[in-house]
Amino acid sequence: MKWSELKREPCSLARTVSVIGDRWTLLILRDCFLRVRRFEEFQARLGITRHLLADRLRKLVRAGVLRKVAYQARPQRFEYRLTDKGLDLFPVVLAIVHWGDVHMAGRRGRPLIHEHRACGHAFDPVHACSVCGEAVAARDVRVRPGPGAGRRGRDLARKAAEAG
Amino acid sequence: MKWSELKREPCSLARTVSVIGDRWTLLILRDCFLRVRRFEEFQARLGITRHLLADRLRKLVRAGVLRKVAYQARPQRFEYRLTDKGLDLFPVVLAIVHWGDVHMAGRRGRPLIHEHRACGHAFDPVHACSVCGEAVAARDVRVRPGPGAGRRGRDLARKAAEAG
DNA sequence: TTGACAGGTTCCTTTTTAGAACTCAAGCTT
DNA sequence: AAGCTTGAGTTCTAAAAAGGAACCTGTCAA
Repeated sequence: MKWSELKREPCSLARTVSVIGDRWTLLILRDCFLRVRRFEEFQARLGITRHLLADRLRKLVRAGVLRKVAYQARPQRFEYRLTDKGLDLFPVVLAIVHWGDVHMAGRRGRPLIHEHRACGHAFDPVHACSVCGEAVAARDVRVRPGPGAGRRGRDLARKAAEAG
Repeated sequence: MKWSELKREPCSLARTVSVIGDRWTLLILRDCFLRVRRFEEFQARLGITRHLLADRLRKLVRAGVLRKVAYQARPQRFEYRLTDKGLDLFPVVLAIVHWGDVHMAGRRGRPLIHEHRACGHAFDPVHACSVCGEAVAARDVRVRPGPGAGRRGRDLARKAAEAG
């Protein structure tokens, strides 16, 4: 399977992965959420080659995750900012960071602390059910095929249902 | 920066990405959560080359995300199962799937529906603050350096604080 | 003894990535 | 006005990773 085929798979994970499923893209997104916006700044922070950076930024703009905003004319210069679609990736980034905090932190502890402005406390993200509000873990979830399911999705959902 | 350096970065996202930040790995994990467990089954479903599949499974086992469990002796055969550390990746997978459901679904709608066993309803994942329980979005969060921060982390947190 | 099955490994080709140098346009400096 | 600097890239070559197909290894069953 190639990158280009991935976005046509009847699977929301595969389609998302076609946009962000690459190590540089995830690191670029991390920096976007930390308010890094300019080509040179990404390049200096990440140590990514300029070629790949240009490519990844282009792809993220095409995917509607970032937009190019001119911050000066003559010479025209742009910065890259998250769109609303891009901001919606925050839960993904937060979930990834949290797993790293729990399972990959060194003895000195976590590198960054997230503070919830509304309540003023350092927090961990909790993943809850939109209906009942309770926390949800892997074993609390059953899947079934939705309207956009392909054959493979139906097979899997059946299999998963059988397995319990 | 190379894969091998990534896991030593003082950043929980980078460290997590060193384990799961690759498109095949994410697709393999998706299937793990859908109860796919055997080499041949992964290979048939994903269309991944056998070479890469063997490599990725090996890496996931080394990272403690999967474990190899013998399901028969003579000839000895193994299956790959999520460890507790692997099950903890569920929020990551769910967040990725949800973004795809919202932003990448075709006109027919989402391919899979997630049902919360406890309350019996189809749900979307909501990302809440562990302290006050309210939903958390990107703009509700402030970051500051934690005990494991390096120089770069401190710089960024300062910058982010200045920017508001 | 031949074939099938599960789970890999080997070998070779094509694509990506890394790393460094180069371009280009517009200011700024002396 | 000649030369240096800055931001945002592009071009080049070498090295690494991925793709594809065939092969290997135990064990059982016909």
